[in-house]
Amino acid sequence: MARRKSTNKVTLADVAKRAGVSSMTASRVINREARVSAETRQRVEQVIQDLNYEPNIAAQNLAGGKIRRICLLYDNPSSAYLGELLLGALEAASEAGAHLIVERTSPDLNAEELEQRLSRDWDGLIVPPPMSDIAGIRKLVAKHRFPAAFISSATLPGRANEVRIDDRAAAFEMTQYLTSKGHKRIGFIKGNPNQTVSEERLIGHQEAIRSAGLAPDSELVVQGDFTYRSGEAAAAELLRLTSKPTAIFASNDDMAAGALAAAARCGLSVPTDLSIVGFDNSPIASTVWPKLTTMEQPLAKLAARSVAIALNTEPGRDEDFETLILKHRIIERDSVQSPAEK
Amino acid sequence: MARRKSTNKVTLADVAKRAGVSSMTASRVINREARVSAETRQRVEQVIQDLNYEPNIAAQNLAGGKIRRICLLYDNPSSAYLGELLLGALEAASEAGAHLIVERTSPDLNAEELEQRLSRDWDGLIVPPPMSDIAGIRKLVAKHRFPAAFISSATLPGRANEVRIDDRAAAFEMTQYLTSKGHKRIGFIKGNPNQTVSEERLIGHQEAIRSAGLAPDSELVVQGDFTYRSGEAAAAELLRLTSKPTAIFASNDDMAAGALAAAARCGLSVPTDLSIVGFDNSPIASTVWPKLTTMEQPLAKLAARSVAIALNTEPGRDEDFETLILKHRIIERDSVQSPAEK
DNA sequence: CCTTATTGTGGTAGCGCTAACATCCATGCT
DNA sequence: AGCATGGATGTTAGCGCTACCACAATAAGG
Repeated sequence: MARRKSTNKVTLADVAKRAGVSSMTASRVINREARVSAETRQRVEQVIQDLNYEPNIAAQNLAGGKIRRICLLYDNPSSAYLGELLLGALEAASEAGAHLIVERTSPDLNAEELEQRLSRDWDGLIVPPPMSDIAGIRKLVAKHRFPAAFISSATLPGRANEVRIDDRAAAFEMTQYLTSKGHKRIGFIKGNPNQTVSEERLIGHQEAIRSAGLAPDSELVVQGDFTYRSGEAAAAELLRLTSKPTAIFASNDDMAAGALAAAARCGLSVPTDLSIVGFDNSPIASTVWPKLTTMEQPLAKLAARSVAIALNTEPGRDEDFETLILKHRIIERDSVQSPAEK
Repeated sequence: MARRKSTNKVTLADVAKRAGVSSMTASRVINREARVSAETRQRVEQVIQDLNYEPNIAAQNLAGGKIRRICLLYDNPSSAYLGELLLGALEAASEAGAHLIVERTSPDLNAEELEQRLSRDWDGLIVPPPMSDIAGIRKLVAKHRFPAAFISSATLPGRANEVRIDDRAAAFEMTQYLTSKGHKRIGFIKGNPNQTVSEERLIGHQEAIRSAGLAPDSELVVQGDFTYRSGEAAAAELLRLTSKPTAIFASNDDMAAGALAAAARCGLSVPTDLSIVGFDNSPIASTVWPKLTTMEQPLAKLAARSVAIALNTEPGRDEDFETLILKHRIIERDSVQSPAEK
């Protein structure tokens, strides 16, 4: 019996003894180090399973001499994004025994301040939108060769670690979904041109229009800037057309909600008179009525993978950047219907 | 020079040596234990300051043999609430050296499962709305005398730790704000009756009406249920009145956004023809156009305080419950204007 | 004045894990 | 056979802190 208040938990030593190896070997198995024979490894893993062993993170950190702190930047504490992002990042960090810290930055960030804290306070950095689109941050990270991951960023891949969905394919599928419902005149509201995703989504949409054998019509593509208000204005413009669209595809949910308002103002009811779809599956999509059919981005998973990538990136090396594309999916709700017969 | 990769950080031993005491005494100072003379304590604290010493949490946990895990329940990963809540909880937990874990539960929770995990997996529990209103959870917590804090919960204080704002006073102020702008007919959209805050907000509103010398009019109070759609319907009803209100006070932002939609449908423009205010300062309030004037709840702070309370509650004791009331504040945006002259 | 609390302080032994080095044992080579 | 070579494993020594006990010094009690 131990003298000290022994946490009756299973320890590495227990595992080692039961497997008939030294605790070092067991440790090597845990940490997936190379120099362990397949046979031994399997035996140890079996025991770990049997005993339901869980490593003590505090001890790992202490022995390893490092607690890794990864930082998640955010701009707006009440942004719709934040919750899911945090959820995913938190879980991934906790699983890896790292600490997640969150730091507020304005999109027009203070580069100097950020730079100072880069290696001093953090061991990794997660940059979600809209900051991920800011050249300043990317330059900073590149300059210091700092372990970082950018979520849904706009710039070309290959210069940094990126985690995102395939916006073009997603937009393609969304438009295809609309055409499959019988829509032939589909209005499209573009996103803010300062983000590449805007262009990507437009391209995907147009490809789908063509692939459905429909005639592209520039009249049906209107510029927005991702805000509710711009969506409302753009939709109003679309609905003034002599040959009105039967469906509107907004490049994000805020604009789709705006489009909803515009439809209401025109006395059109959704989805009977007009179908509307959004993009992102942000909270507003399921708040408004009718609830919006939209494209889901797996935000929590994006964040989780970003954490893992930042944690696994060797500082100082700027090759081997990863671009990870996660799966998207259409969330069908109540804002789409086949168009009425003319 | 140490053999091992010594983290060149200041350790407790350094502090102790510099202060001329044993590391045990230094440890006692850190942990605010009683048996230290005032003189020694002060000296050690001075050195801690000088050396900028920070305890190594991993080592504390290891030696202490306990990592405190506090759990934050949530129901919807993309809820507007979540981000801020998480932000506050995360910071407080990290500061206290505790681990924050998040767990999804449906409002119609599985009590059995929760019960099982109560003391096994967690050392503290934070229950935000809407779960904080569920009798089942409160009973469970009371039964096990489990360290927990309920955020903005509805039931009477004194039976559990509560952290909230003063909804009645907040509603009072909001209505007062409206009357101070010259509004005399103010429509009120009630919240879901299954939450006590709904009633509190109504009472605050009515008190303000009376205190402004206005005649209460039951016609102007309409039932909603906190959803966008209910807000839209309620506002439509209000706007059908022969003597229309010049302002509408919705008990939350989702309903206020719905009211905005109803106004649009009636051809009324906000705030010129009608003022609308919400409550909560949720993301939707600053998304819609015009942006909603609303009542801010300091969610992050509520969460942070909840964590601190859960961490400081001795398990097994059910006296000394705290009810902590945090400050609210009106966020003025673009949805309010003085009424037009009749 | 000597016993019995009480208070302040120090010494020691780990908490559970891993870095660094030491060993052992098959290989393959001259 | 004799000896490098290198892969698989074990041994040792802490990481920074606190639980536990020991002990001295003072205060209280008879």
